[in-house]
Amino acid sequence: MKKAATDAVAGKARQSRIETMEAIRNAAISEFSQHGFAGASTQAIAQRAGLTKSQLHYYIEDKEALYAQILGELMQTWEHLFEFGEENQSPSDIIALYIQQKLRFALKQPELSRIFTTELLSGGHRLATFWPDAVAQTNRKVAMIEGWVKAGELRALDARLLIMHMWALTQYYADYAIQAERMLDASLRGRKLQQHILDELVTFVLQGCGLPPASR
Amino acid sequence: MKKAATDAVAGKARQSRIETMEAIRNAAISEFSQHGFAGASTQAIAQRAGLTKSQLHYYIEDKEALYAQILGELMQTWEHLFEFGEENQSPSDIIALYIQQKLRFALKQPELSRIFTTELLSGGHRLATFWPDAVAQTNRKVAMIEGWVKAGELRALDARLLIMHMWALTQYYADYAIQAERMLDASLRGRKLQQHILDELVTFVLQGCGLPPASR
Amino acid sequence: MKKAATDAVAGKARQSRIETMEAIRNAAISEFSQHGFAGASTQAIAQRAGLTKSQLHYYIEDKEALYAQILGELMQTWEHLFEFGEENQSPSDIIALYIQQKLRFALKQPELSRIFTTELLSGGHRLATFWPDAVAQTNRKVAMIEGWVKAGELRALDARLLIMHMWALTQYYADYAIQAERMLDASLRGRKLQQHILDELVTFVLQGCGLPPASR
Amino acid sequence: MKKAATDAVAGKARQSRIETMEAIRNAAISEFSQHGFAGASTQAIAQRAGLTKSQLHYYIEDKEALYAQILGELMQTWEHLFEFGEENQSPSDIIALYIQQKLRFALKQPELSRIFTTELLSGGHRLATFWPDAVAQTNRKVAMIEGWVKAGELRALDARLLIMHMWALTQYYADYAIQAERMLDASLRGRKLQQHILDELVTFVLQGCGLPPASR
DNA sequence: GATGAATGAGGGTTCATTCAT
DNA sequence: TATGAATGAACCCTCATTCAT
Repeated sequence: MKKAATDAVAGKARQSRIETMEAIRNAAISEFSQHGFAGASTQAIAQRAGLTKSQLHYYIEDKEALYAQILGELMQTWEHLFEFGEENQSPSDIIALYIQQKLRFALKQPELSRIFTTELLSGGHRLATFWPDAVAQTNRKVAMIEGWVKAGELRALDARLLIMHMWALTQYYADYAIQAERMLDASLRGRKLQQHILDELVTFVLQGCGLPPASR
Repeated sequence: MKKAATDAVAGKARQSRIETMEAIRNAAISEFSQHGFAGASTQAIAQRAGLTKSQLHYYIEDKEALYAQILGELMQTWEHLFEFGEENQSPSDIIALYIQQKLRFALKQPELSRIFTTELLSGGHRLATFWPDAVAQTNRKVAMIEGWVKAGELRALDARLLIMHMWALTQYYADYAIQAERMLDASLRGRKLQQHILDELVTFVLQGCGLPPASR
Repeated sequence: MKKAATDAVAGKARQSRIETMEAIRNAAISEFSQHGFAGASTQAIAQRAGLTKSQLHYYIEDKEALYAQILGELMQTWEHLFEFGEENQSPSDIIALYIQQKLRFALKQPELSRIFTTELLSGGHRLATFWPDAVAQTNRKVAMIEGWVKAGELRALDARLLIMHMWALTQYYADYAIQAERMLDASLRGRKLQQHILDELVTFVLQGCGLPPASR
Repeated sequence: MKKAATDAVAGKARQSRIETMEAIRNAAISEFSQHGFAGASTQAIAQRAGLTKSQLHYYIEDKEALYAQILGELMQTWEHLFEFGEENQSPSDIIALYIQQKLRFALKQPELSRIFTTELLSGGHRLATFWPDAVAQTNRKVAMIEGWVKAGELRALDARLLIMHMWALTQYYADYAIQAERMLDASLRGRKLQQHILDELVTFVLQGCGLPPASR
């Protein structure tokens, strides 16, 4: 009872290996982000990718491996993307840039972003490998912020909490997109709305830290 | 097949119906919050509650019904708990109180709080009934905040986004408790840490809005 | 999760043992006639009788025993009721009376009548005890009919088949009541329709046998 | 858990899809006709077909779908098979042919025929779709018969009842095959017995209607 | 590369029945 | 008598995966 080829690429005839892998990746991201690792089914992933279960298992090793790969890529991307800027920038600019990057990613790839959340909710065991680097990165950020505070550029505050709060404010737009759209009665895909959110967010955070506006 | 009576209440012999229902509720909250509706298994819930699957189904109607009940109770609790205070309070006090209530709940019942998140992540279909009230409540809050802005008590800002951001900042401590504990290298259960977080959060938000400190 | 007392006798307070047994009997007849022995559930029977499953098992020994009792009573009733009349009656009268009795029973107690059918459909193993008597009774009827044939009162025909056909024609109104009602676009409960069916049936059979009309 | 490959096709190794589907169909017909939809178990069907339950579910979608398919095919077959003949045939020939067709089917495929009966006994809900056509077909027959009555070719009788009675007389040989074999003390498979039954039946009905013998 | 088939465990749920109270 | 609880098997069905072709 095959149930494939109904979604994405039905009837498209022969696909290249790369295209197929891409389709699987996207399907997996959707399913995992909706139902978490335990709740996602390979059947559903296969279907979304336009494959049969048999075909899917030809391309992947394991449900676990597929998940691990996606999660790993996400963590790596995030690590590179969310590093604080160079020392010669102003605190306001660094923070504004961080928020912009983080928010942009959440809005552009909400499903992928949510996978981190479902993983954490389900215990985060599969993140074990990534914690050391994440903590190190946070420590670097903390050091930088505390430097600003010592230099009097920032009011006295808990740097670690500030980082977490910026994270929370931006990640919100991925995890709670549904809620946000209900409350705003609008789709988060709109360019103008996205800019508005960014502006409000940056202003809010900078003022919350006692910082002047960013340079642009 | 017998895999019960190993966890919570092992060997306790004979429990009252109320105690059993309580055990089931707690077990269900844990499992649902970890794996979402689809990923949670009645087997695991039963085991956690110290019951067999058959026994569990003596007490509940359905997996779906069990979930619905928990979700429903949560939504009702939240609606009552997170209403803004009376008009005769100052904006700072109202906001500070809201943050306090929301944060306290997230820290005291993180698993229950997370159920809302998993539900939303998996599409939020089972929240359909609750949206109208939630939107109405948000509208009331928006109206209040916009009143403050008009009265010059608050800087000009998007009231709706402010509400969502406060929500994000507090909910964070439930959803990302694991991440937070890693970053802080401390348990969120500590009284003193909780107070510290609250203080930082309130200060951050009030300042972000351009409001004076709350009265206590 | 009790599910009793919703149907028949809800809230009626205390019932006598006899009334309860009666309720169980009726419930069982309904369920068994609809779903057969295998398909009927004690849960459904209990519910229909306004009892819990526990209560039901207080009154009955077994699902099997309950079924056996009902089936046994039916067979006994039928054996007495469908015996051919005395020798001094005319063939036409005997046949007309038999058809009348059989039809009346089918129309008055269709559910009970159908239990025989479901039993037969499912293999008839539980009828083993009753076959000898049934065959004997048939033999008596056959002998009688063949007597009539020999006496020239009836055209030459297969007596055994005639008996089976009369059986089929009357049992039809129990087994296929639903079909009949669809085709007639009327309820079989109507007195006038019942008389009409009886008249048509008797005429049809008597003429089919080459017999004169019955005396009344 | 392995209980397969013991019945029908044991050891046959590798079967084609078509053969397997055929085996499933036959197994399902047997089980459904014996126990009805509710009482039949997929386990039993699988076993009869020489499959495991898992294998069975590879080939079918659902218990319900399997049942629906069989029932649907039956209804379609019947509709085509039991239409009355052309107008230029004599009433006797048309009736004789109808009885022949219906009886032949009942004797050749008693289990399949019985599925209609169990369905009706259990409420007939799954026949909803088929009633309109069935009623229409009956109406066509009624019109034809009433034409004969008006033309004086047939004695005055209730055409609708006549149709139902012919139906009852023939269906009997499927539903009550077990009873019939007991009473006749012979298997209904015998060619000669089948012909004898047909002859008796046709004579009985034609005479019951006051019609002359059929032309062959 | 791709497909049909198989596999065994486990999914949620209901079954008939029994046991204490 | 009645009731709440328990029991273990069986219900229909889906799971992730493997194996031949």
